[in-house]
Amino acid sequence: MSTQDRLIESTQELLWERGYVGTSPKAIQQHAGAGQGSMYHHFTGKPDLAAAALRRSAAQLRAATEDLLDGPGTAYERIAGYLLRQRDVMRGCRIGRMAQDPDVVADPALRAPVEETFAWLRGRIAGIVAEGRAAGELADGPEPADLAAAVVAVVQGGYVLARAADDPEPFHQAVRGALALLRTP
Amino acid sequence: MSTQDRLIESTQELLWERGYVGTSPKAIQQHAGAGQGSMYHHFTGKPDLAAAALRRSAAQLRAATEDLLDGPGTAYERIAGYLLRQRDVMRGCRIGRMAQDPDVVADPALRAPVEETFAWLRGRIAGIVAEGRAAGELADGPEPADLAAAVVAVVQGGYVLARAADDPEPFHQAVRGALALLRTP
DNA sequence: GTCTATATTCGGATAGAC
DNA sequence: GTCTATCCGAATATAGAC
Repeated sequence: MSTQDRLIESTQELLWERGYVGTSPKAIQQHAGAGQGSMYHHFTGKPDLAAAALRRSAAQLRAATEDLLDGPGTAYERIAGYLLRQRDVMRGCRIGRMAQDPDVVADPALRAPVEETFAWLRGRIAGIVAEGRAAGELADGPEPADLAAAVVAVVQGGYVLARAADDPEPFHQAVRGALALLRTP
Repeated sequence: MSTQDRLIESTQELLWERGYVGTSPKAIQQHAGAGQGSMYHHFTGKPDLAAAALRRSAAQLRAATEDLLDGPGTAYERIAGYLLRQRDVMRGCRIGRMAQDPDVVADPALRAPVEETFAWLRGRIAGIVAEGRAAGELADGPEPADLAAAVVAVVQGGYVLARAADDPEPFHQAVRGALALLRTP
């Protein structure tokens, strides 16, 4: 793997773990085994490198989630597949985490991958809800967009509850609660 | 207001806006109009001051929420009251935000107010669900604890979606979605 | 492309005068 | 209680040699 790739990958890791403010160029260089000159040769600075890392994380997350949501099964099964997907609950979402950082939200180049990821995800799930209703698999209920936002929010909020409790259980509770409600109608 | 109080209040503000890593002692002193000597006289350092600020934020948040949840109305109405409560959506939750910060989660004195707030909130909402079912106001469904976790997660996750989109609308969508599901059975 | 040297400001705190 | 002085390392780069 090239030095450039190692820098990006290290930044992905550190952004996930420590956030944008908490991630220093020096820490990235050490994690990547690269010198300063190397980093500043390939990237103009921390924001540039972080933007590359976030774009890559967003692309990876989307590709993996697309596989899940485009798979076989009823609308309910595919949404349940998303909610029940294997996750490292205590680490949380490497994209959703960035939404808390004011420096990320304030920089369009940093916020764009975050915004696009969630816009896509909410839209995709809303589409599945609409398909499921058209096919008679899902009962009528809230607007597809509202339901989709609730589903995604349960996951993102579930991470908050789990980290607050220092225990993954509240995440799983929230998912079970959401699934039961989706199933009821 | 005493200098000590101004320091705590300034820290509450800055923690909410910038997080723990993003909040420096100097920024707190300037916001509070206090000198360094003053701050280090009243508190042993940044962690000590942050702990005091978080305890106060947790107490305030809990008192305000208690008012809402203990009010009159059916179980559904009180939970809806919590979900629909007036909020500054783009600022997010000053307690939930802290769960993302590894330095907060790693320090028991800092994590305790966060953990306790959510433990109380989930428990209180679960209790309302149980009461509502006993009174025949709410249909059967998921475990009260699961439903409560989902409700709280929708709010915390709704903030993430809103900040990612730079628009409060996804928060409101998620709340509408959750309310519609709560209502259906 | 990568290395080392250098620069500036900030973060987080201690010491001691008033 | 508050102020000023001082300290040391980290954060975020730039410059120029190899």
